[in-house]
Parts: sequence; structure tokens; C-alpha cells
Amino acid sequence: MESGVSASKTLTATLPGSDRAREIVETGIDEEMMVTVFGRCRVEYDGRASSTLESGDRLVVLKPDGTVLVHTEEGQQPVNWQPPGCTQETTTDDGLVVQSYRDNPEEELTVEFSAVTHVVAYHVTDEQDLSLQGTEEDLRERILSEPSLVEDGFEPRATERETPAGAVDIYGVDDSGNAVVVELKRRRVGPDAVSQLNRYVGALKRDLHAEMAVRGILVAPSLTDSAHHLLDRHGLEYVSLSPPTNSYAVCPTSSTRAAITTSASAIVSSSSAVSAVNGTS
Amino acid sequence: MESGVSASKTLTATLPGSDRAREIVETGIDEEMMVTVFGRCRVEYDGRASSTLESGDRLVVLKPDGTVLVHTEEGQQPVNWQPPGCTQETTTDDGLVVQSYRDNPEEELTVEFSAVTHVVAYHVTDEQDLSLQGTEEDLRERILSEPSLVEDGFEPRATERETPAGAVDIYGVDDSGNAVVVELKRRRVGPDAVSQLNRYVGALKRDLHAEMAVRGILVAPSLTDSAHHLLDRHGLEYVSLSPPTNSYAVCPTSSTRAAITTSASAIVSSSSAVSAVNGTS
DNA sequence: TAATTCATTTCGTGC
DNA sequence: GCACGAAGTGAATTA
Repeated sequence: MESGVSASKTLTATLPGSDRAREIVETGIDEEMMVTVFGRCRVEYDGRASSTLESGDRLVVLKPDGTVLVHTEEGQQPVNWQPPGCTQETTTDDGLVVQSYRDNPEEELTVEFSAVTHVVAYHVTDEQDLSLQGTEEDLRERILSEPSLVEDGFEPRATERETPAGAVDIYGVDDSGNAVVVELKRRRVGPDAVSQLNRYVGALKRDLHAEMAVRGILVAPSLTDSAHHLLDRHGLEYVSLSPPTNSYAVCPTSSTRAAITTSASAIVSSSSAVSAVNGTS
Repeated sequence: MESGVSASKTLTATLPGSDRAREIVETGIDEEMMVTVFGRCRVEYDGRASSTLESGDRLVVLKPDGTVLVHTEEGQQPVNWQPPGCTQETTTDDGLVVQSYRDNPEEELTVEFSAVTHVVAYHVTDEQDLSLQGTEEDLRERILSEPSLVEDGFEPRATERETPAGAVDIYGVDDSGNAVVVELKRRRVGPDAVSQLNRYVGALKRDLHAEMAVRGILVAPSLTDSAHHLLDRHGLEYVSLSPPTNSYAVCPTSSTRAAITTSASAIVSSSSAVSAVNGTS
């Protein structure tokens, strides 16, 4: 019955006139349906930037949340779009025209159809959320449940620890009492990730005290060459580790534990630097 | 004829059976058409990460370049997808099933429909490219045509100048003969852009010679507070400037070349540091 | 609302 | 093919 009702309300038209096309689009917007329009169109955008796209065949999608997407025959990304929360208007100036506005930032998208091949408007219900594994958060949990994956004797003390330069992924101490900043990446990293880690280490050094030694460890599946050079130059370290993609991953495989490239020595004694894992500060 | 054939060849079906739905999808794939399937489906993905999405109403788009998109009723981004170049297969196991594969990295997307509300397949021709203004490249051209926007006496010497840490947006000299690294951003920037600039300045200092002074200037519409602090800490500078959003700037190419080629002399002593604008190295 | 960072980022360019 | 950085990045989280 669910599908029967849904289907009965689906509106479609092949090669509709401008008025019929507009009627379906307007009804779809009013009834919070998902609308797709196929046809030949020009597209203009003005806002954070500005663009023009001359006439061609495209798929235009209007979502009930105010999203607009213009898709050409190639590319994963829409050639033009409008984000959720926008307001749509339609007119028929010769052909169907769909306009979409928003404020903050002020942006406007205009799609002018010279011909509409097909229009569909359908009701949508979707209660489900995506369940995703293999994220950076999964990598963090993997390390928190087995800190020796980073290094024997490593003790996590906080996640998301705040520094003047931003939040550190994992903050902890090594078996010599040195402060340790761990930066996590779910995939192969370049120089940007090294700079990021270096920023945190520098900020934490200033935040703790001058003579405090702070080690920085980058945890990622792999490094580019230039990232490795930059890492050495900054005296930072690297551990090769991937997020668990399949949930059967209870086997860390010692081969995934790479040696730490450099080492540091000092003693950490600041109690304020030690906070609970997942603690606020 | 093309358009007439195009319209006449559009395939649609409302509430098709599995076999009819599959027939249209397969035909659409074979004929390199754009295909949309609307219906209730489960989605599974496995590859760089892995995900599961339980049953709900969604729009599935298959592009002739091998792209697959699964869109829910909200969000600008697809909830699941497969990039261009993938291979699609369809089966009917109870309901329509669409699978998409690729190698490098190995990835697989499976969409299982329990009900198909509507299917469309249509031919698409689109010769047009997007014309976009307000990009970082526009900002670069603006500066090259009027270098004093950065600073009186600034002379650009190269764009995309290579350093061990990556390519510098604009490399030049100031009126005192100091080397200048300019990093461009089309929008408000945070600490990451400052780190990037600092990386280039450090690399260039090592690349030139130790006693060489290298200034770093960040050009962007605005800065966050922490970016400003980090900029000060690294001894870097900031110039507020936006890319030209409106294309009333008709001046660029000839005046740009003129401005660059006239500056043949320099106080920068390293000849390797001085290269032509848009030159190779 | 602004700021910061992650992302199955995608996309283009150069080597 | 990999590496690097831009993007009208989008999206989530937190202050």
C-alpha cells in the first residue's frame, strides 16, 4: 500500500509544454516532492562566484530541502547547484525557467529551458541513516582500544584536546613521560598533514612550557615523499596504520606497525596537561 | 534530426516490473544514455571505506561516463556514489539490482530495489563548458595586471614557481630586492593557509641561500583571528584583496604580459630564482 | 553564526 | 599513474 499511494501521487510528463512542465515542478515544490527535469537548458549563477553555461542537455534535480542540482552527462559533481535551504521560483518566459535564491551568502541560480524532455515529481520517505565504517573516527577508536599500535607504552590522555592552533586528535604521554600529539589520517597523506601536526606541536609547546618536550606522531596508512622529508625536517614521527575497514578487524597484524622514524627524550610533569580521554579540557 | 530522435528515444516507465525496469536501465547503459531510477532501495558500498544504507526512497542516477549517484530527499551530496569510469551491471533478484565496480581502488556499490516507482533513460548531448569567474586564477591575473595591489614596487617574476615544498602562486621581488612569496586565496582563510605559505617561505629560504630574506604575503579577502595570530608568529604578512567577481575587467591579457615582460632587471642575485612568468622552472 | 577540520572529498594540472 | 592544491568545495561539530 505504501508504494501504491506513493506511485499514485507520482507526476510525470514526456515532452510537456512549458505550462505543464511548470505545473508539475510547482506542484512538486509545494508538496515537498523530489523533482527531476530533463531537457535542454542554459544556466547562470551569481554569488560567491559567477558562471554561465550555454545550452545543452542536462538533468536538473530539485529536492524538498531546497537543494538544486544541475548534472551534465559526465562528472560526479553537478556543473551548477544551489545548497539546501534555498527558495525556488518558476516562470514560463517562452520556456520553463527555474530560479533559486538564498541569502548569506547571497546567491542566485537560473535555469532556462528551451525544451523539456521529461519531468517527474515523486514523494519520498527515507528514515534511514547511512552507516559508514573506515573513517578517521574508526581509526581513533582502534588506537584508543589498543594504544600500543602507536607505540609500546603510549597512554592516551585526551581526544580533541584544545590548543591555540586547534584540537589535537589524540593527546597522550609516552613511557618516558613526554607529551605526545597524535594526528590521524584515514588515507595517504601529503605535506599539508605534516604542517597541521607541526602546528599543533608548536602550539602545545607554547601552551605547556618552554622546556617541555612535545613529540608529534602522524598516524596514516602511508606518506608521500615530500611529506616524509617535511616530517624529518620538523623532527616529527610517523606510524603506518589504517582504519579498520571491515568490522572483522580485531587483528592488528604486527606488519602494520612501522617503526618510528625519529625519537625525542624529555620528561613531562605538568598535571594540567593530563586530562581524561574524551574529557572537555 | 538528432533532437527529434533524442526525444523519441526517451524511455520511461511508471511502476515497471523488475524485468521492464532492468530492460530500460540496461538499454540506457548500452546506448550511453542518462538513466534515473526512482524507488525504494537498500544500498551497500565497499571500497575505500564501507557503508550500509537500509531501505528508503531515493533517486539513483547513472551517467554515460560510468558515474553512479544515490540521492536521498535531503543534502546536496549523494548518500552513496561511484565515480566516473565505473562499470555497471544489472540483475533481477526479486527486485532490480544495480551493481557498479571499479579497480584502483577496488570499489563496489550495490543498489537493491524493492520497488521501482519510475525509470527514465534519455539521450544527452552537451558540448558546452562552464565559464566561471571569481576563482583564484582570476585573483592571480588581477594582481599580475596590477602588482601594486599587493604593494608599491612589487614585481612578479614567476607564477607556479617550484619549491621543494610545492609551487608558489606568485614569486617576485619587492622594491628593496627581497624575495617575495605570495599565496592567493579566493575566500576568507584559516590557519591552514598560513601554514601553507609558511611552508613555501621556509622551502624557498633553504632553496635560495641562508642569508637571503624571503617575505611571505598572504592575499585573501579576509583572515580568521587564529590565522592572523599564526601569521604574526611566523612573521608573515597579509593583504586584503578579493578576486574580481564581475567580468567588467576587460583589461587582462595584453596588459598582463606587458607588465611582466618589462621587468627584466632584478636585484635578486640568484639567476635560478628568476624565471619567466608561467615559465617552466 | 562563525570557525575548524574531515571527506569513499572531487577535480584539474603537471610530472 | 602519482602528487599536489583548489573548490561557488559540502558536512559535521563545537564554541
